This record gives sequence, C-alpha cells and structure tokens, in this order.
Amino acid sequence: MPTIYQVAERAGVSLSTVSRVLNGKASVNKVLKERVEKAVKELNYRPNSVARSLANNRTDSVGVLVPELNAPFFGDLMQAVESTLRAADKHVIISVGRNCLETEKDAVEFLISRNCDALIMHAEALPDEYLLELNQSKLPVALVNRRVEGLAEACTSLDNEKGGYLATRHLLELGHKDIAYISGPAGKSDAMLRLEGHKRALSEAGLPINPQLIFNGDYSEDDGKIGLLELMARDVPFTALVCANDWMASGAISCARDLGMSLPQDLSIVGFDDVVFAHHVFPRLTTVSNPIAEMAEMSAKYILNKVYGQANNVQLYFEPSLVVRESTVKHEG
Amino acid sequence: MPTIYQVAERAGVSLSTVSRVLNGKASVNKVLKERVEKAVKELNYRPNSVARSLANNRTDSVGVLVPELNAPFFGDLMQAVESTLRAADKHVIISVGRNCLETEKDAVEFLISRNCDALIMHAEALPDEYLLELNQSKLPVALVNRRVEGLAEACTSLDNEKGGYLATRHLLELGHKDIAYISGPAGKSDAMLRLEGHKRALSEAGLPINPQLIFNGDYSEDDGKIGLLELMARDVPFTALVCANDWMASGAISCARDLGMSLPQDLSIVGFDDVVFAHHVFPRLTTVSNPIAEMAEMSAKYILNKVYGQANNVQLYFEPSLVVRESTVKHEG
DNA sequence: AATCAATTAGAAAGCGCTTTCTTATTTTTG
DNA sequence: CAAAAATAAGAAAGCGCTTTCTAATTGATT
Repeated sequence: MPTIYQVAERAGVSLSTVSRVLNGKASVNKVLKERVEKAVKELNYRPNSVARSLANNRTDSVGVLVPELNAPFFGDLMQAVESTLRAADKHVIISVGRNCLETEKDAVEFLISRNCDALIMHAEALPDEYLLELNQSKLPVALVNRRVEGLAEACTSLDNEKGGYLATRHLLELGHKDIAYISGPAGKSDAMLRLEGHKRALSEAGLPINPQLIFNGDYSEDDGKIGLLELMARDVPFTALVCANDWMASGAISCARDLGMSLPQDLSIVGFDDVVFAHHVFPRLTTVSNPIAEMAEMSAKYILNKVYGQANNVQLYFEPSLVVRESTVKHEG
Repeated sequence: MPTIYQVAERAGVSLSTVSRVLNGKASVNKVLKERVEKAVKELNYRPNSVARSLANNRTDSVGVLVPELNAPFFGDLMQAVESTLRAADKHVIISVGRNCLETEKDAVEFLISRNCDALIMHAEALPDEYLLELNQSKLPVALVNRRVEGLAEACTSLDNEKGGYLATRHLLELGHKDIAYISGPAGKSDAMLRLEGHKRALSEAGLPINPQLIFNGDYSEDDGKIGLLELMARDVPFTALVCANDWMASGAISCARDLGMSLPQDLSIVGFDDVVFAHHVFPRLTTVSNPIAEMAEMSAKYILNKVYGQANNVQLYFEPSLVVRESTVKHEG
C-alpha cells in the first residue's frame, strides 16, 4: 500500500501539497496538481481512512441501531439508510438492540467506541432522557419512527394515530360494527397511538368502545394467534379484526384458518406496516402502509446535513395510507 | 474524551505502562497496574479505536457483502455474522452488492478503503478469480454459501444437489410422476446443482427428464409466476412443481390461486431455503431448509480464527433437509 | 523602482495510540 | 559478593494523514 509520502516523492512535491490536491480545499498550482494526480494514478494510491480519521477526528461512519437484522421492516430501514449514506461515501456500522434495554445500551456503547460521527436509531427500549443526553453530550442522533421531546428536528415519525384510524374506518365503511383490535405493547407509543386512532374511528361512527374487544399483544406473530383465540373465548362476537402490525395479522390469519374459518368471509382482518410479506399471506393482507424506507432515508439525510454539511430537504412527518387487498370484505347483514 | 496521556499522568506512570496494562500483553508491576486501573475508571477512559487502528494496522472490523438488506435470507445471514463477530468485539461494516458485478466490485472497494481486516461475502456476480486474487493480495476472505476452487477452507457451502434431490424425491414418494421444475439462473452454481439433484431423483425413479417441464427462472417472485404460466402453456401435464427457492414458490402459489386452482390438491409445490415467510404463505410451504444462519456463523468463526487468532471449530459443509408442510399432498391416481 | 499584500509551497507539529529500544532495578548464579 | 541474567518502566519513534505556521515567490500599488 503506497502512502502519501510515496506519492509526494514521485510527484516531486511535499506531502502537504499532495494532501491539498487530494482534499481540494486549498488552491494548488495547476502543474503540480497534475503531477500529483498522475502519481496517484500510477501508484494506485488510496488514502488510508484510519489515518485520515485520526488526523481530522472524524470517521465518516455512522452507527445504525436496529432491533433485529432479519425482519423485513428493519431490512427496509437499513436498505434506505445504507444506500443514502453510501452515496455520500459514508459507511454504516450496524448494531443490534434486540428490543432490550441492556442490549441497546451496549450496542450504543459499541458504536460510540467505534467513533461513529453520528447515530441513526430505531430505539425501542432506550428512554427519551438517554437519547437526549447522547445527543447533547457529543454525537448527533437521528431517531427513526419515534418522537422525542426536545429532539424534534432529529425525529422522523409516522402519524400512527391516523393509521389506526384509517384501518378501522375502512372496516366501518365496509359495514362492520363489531371490530376487535389486537394492539401492540402498552409501553410503545406507536402502539398506543394506533389504538387511539382505532378508538377515534369508532367514536366518530357513534359506536361504543368495548374493552372486551381489545387484546394487548406484543407485536409478535404468536400474539396474533393468542390474541385471536383469547378474543374469541371472550364470547363477544366480532366480524372484523384490526391488528397493530402485520406479524400479528399473519398470526391471526393462520390461526383463523386452523380454526376452520374461511377468510375473509368469516372475518375481515387489517394489518399495519405493509411489510414485504403482506402480499404473501392468504388472503392477501389489507394493511396500512408505513413508509419506513422514506423515513429512514430522511433520517440519513438529516445526518448528512447536520454532520457532513449537506443541504438536503428533510421531511419529518409522514402520513400512512390504506392498502386494500383481499383480507377485508363487506359485512353482509 | 480523556486520552492515554491523562491516564498516565493521573496514575503517575508513563503512557507505555498504561498501554501495557490496557493490552495485558507485557507484565506490569501490580501496584502500578492498580493505579492505572483506578485512573482509567476515574476518568472513564475509553481507548480511541482509530488511533489504536493506526498504530497496529488493524481495525477490528470486518466487511460484509450481501446482495440485499431487506430479504429474509440475507437477514438471517447478517444476524448470525453480526452476533458472532460482536461477541468477539469486532464490528461489522455492511455493504450491498445488488446482484450486480459493478456494484459488488464497488462495494468491495468501499470495504477495502475502510481498512477492514477481512471480508465475509455472499458474492453473486464476482468471478472466482477476483475472489482468489482478493484473498491472496491482502485481505482474508470468507465465502458464505459458495465454493471456490483454491479457497476451499474459506468457503461454507450447502449440498445443493442433495437439496434438489430431496425435494423431488419427496414428491415422488407422494406418488407424483409428472413433476415440473422452475430453476434458478443458469449462471449460478447453486441453481444448477439443485436442478442436478432434481434430475437425479427422476432418473433414480426411472422417469424421463422432460425439458418441457423445466423453466429457467431468476429466483424472483415474478419468475415463479411467469414460470408457472409458461409451463402450463406448454401443455405437458404435471401434478407437482419444484421451485428452486421460496420466492418463486410463493409467486407460483399466488399465481395458481389467481388461476382458480385449489392448492395443494390441484398442484403440489415445494420450495427451497425455508425463509421466514415460508409458513406465511398458504398453503404453508413444504420446502428444503437451508441452514444459512449456521453457514454464516461458521464463516464468521473462520475469520475469527484466521485473523484474530481464535480457535473455533468450523464446519464447512452443510446438509439440507426437507421441511414438510402443507403445500404438498399425495397424488391420487 | 520600492514597498506591501496576496498566493502558494514546504516544514513541522500533532491526532492517540503501540512497540521497539534503552536504561534502571531486581534476581540469579558461580 | 561480584558479575551475569532477567525483569520492568520510561523514552521515543512511528503509524499515515491534516493543518498550522513560516517562507518564498508573484503581483499590485504608489
């Protein structure tokens, strides 16, 4: 590996000059510049990014924290972040939080120890204060799909309440009146907002909110199944079901089928997120789209602006929209 | 951020001594050692990994190349690599190849420029020679799910031929005699081997190999659909279909359903890979399991051995196994 | 033509570590 | 007990860059 010294030597200039043409910040005599460029090419010189980082205290890398690597939702997120950042020649260090406070803290520590210039996170367990502190203490933080008081400009978020509202409104418009709901975990604000939206839709339609028709799930496929069984055991009839994400919807669907129900006739089901497999399930899932890829891209652009002096437009708020497929059907009666 | 100097000063020793206790390689007087440790704690000192990398020419990071980030198969791969490497305090820099030669080369260049200590790749387009050269030139390479002549010990691979064999044998055992096959792209050896296995099963059963029953797909969901349509248009009857991966199987299933077929009665379908959504599709997919996570883990361990002096056992060859679900059924007649 | 300002190139310091080389101290040995 | 060997701490060089500081050259100004 040639160093900047060899380039300087070959070009017959000092290494300062080489550095200057490499970084293009200061003006360099045209002749010398060409000599340097020639030498660079001939030696196939590539600057050592570690040395550069040490000298200018910046690694051109941004840490990304996600709960899991093998879920389509976060796959979309990472895909968007990676391509946006890579286009700017920044690299991405990915770390996994597993939905667990300790692991998330650990992951952040890890990313910090790697001298990332910034962090882009889909943080599940870390409390707001921690994130605030992180951002103040030193390294800029962007939060995907989460709102934190005092960090507004660093947060991209979805109108989850509206999403919940859209899902239920769709069912109401199809004539359903008895609509069950499997929510996400009570600790997560998106889950709570989606549920809020559901309730608002019911209220607007003049329908009562029956707690017997609400099951508290944890966003896992299993809880879709467990939720459906539990709801049915409660013996309050319902003709439609909203699930707060697609995983639970998928679990509920396969459970319903195991129960011998025929879908969507016996039960209309709506999911949330529109993850990639939503159209693999049968009947193809009606769901609420979550523009996670765009949110992630915006988070990346925010960091590009904040840390690397770019000037992209960033959109922070996103609207969900309904994607009607085949898992919902008119209620006859 | 405190540096090693402040630690040395506070502990009243030289920075060499601090470095020595930090790295634990040379022996240090017990008293001094304790003083250093105390100072480290009090200052909450964390070594600067960039400086360390510059000094010892090693970044403790390994580059990972995958074709895409948002596919379950590669999600499993990354998950395994990340957790294995992170447990050894190495970090992972992920780069995307998009199944395209140019992009893959680019991605590798990128990872090299980031001074990775090694590369773990699921390379699709890069030719064997390129990989060999890479490995020789400087940085150790581990290949997941691919065999390269001359790089045997660096390759984990699946017995794809056997996988294809198992899929078709399963259908034969169910009494099917007319078995169609949608293969992966001709350029990929795993695709070719799976097809070989299919043919071997047919031959062993004394059945002819009818090219009219083979469609050349590209592993995409769309090609599952296109393949099925094309095969049916050829007017050679078949009662079962093997698809060389789950995506194409899923495409074929949803196409079959759109055609009004009832599954699995009208057509038994087998997939390959057992990706996470295989049980979301309906009927739940019978498929051949691909232990990609284990392969990936082994690739990571190989690198841990080769570059970081660990001594894990590594398994290089993996056997697929059949996962029978509900998309295949006995052929009556 | 002489002075001053503006450019531009080179020298050298510094980023925060590791590691070799020295030197001082302790331990071993005949 | 003196000399040789082993041990451990410090000094300093070096990893490959960026950037400040200094010096030299050129151009502008009166």
